[in-house]
Amino acid sequence: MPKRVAAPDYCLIARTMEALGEQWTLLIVRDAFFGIRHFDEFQKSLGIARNVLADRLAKLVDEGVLTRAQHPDDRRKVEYRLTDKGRDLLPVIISLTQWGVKWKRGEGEGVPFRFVDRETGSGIARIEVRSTEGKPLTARDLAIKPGPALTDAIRAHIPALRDSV
Amino acid sequence: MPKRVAAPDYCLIARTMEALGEQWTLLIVRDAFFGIRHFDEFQKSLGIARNVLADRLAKLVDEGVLTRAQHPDDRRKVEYRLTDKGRDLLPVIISLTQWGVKWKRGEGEGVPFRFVDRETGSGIARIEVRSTEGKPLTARDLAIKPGPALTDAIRAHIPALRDSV
DNA sequence: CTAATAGGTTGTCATAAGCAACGCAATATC
DNA sequence: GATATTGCGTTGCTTATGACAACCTATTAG
Repeated sequence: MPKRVAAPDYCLIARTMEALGEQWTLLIVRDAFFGIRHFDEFQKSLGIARNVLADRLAKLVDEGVLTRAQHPDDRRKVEYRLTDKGRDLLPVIISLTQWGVKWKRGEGEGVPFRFVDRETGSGIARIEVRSTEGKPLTARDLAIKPGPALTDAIRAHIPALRDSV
Repeated sequence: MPKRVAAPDYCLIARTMEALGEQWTLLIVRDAFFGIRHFDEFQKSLGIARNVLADRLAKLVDEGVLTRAQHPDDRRKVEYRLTDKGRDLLPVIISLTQWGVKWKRGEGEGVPFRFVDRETGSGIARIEVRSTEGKPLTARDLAIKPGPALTDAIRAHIPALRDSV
């Protein structure tokens, strides 16, 4: 029984992946950020099978990431648009893209297009992880600190928490 | 043939998802950020099937996100550790987590643990997308601008590019 | 009124994931 | 120094999911 991403819903990432982690889902969201709104546009842009696309779009609507609405002028057309919840995925999309640009781009290969500030035309800066005090942090600067919902079961799985109090 | 995320490798996100988009992969990376290093720790933490875990770890090593090394003291043990390329996924992990905290957390539900600055103990600020000039940007502030590698085929798929020059 | 378009649904098949059992080498225990 | 245990997988079997192509329905265009 290949169940959806199973186990540890204690972690918010796991729950996020349950919502977005299926194949194609984030690529559909990316397309939505590019302004794609119609079934066939998604289908052609991605080359995805139509049944899978229908399934993913329905789940994204269900999840509240997209809305589904009939076009007022041509009632054959259905428009899928990002909700606030969907637009909040921008940092996810951008950070994935930036990782791809840094690590998955061929030597001397250009990008096909970029997001820019529509007002000033300037590009997007490298995303940074900062402390609440504004200090830039890398993975090496981090420690794990127990939170209110920490249980013994969870603690048992995370070495960094076993050591701490 | 359920091929790996097919079509559009013109987008760096697509290529990124090819590397990281399989089920479980990002959860394994998350665990690695939590300091998990051994096969059985991943397995117990995630509840993943052992054959699938073996497959994903091998692919992550292949991809250069993790290294695989024998433990010097106990040579039964194999240690999987993040590489620089893996550590560069921190913004991805954090932005996914933050989205989950905002949109997938139950009413009044606490988090089990958090990342903090190991020196000062302070938490992680909300990740922001900024222009190169430092101006915070939301999805509504963005436009798409053609890049050097833009082809007609790509342009045809993106409505926002069809309009532009 | 015939054809084309938009947005799906259905059916079949290959593949990927889940599960349990086994293998095998390196320690630990007696 | 034989036996058990731990750590890291692999193998075989079953089930669920994704790909592909064909079909369906409603709406609009000619």
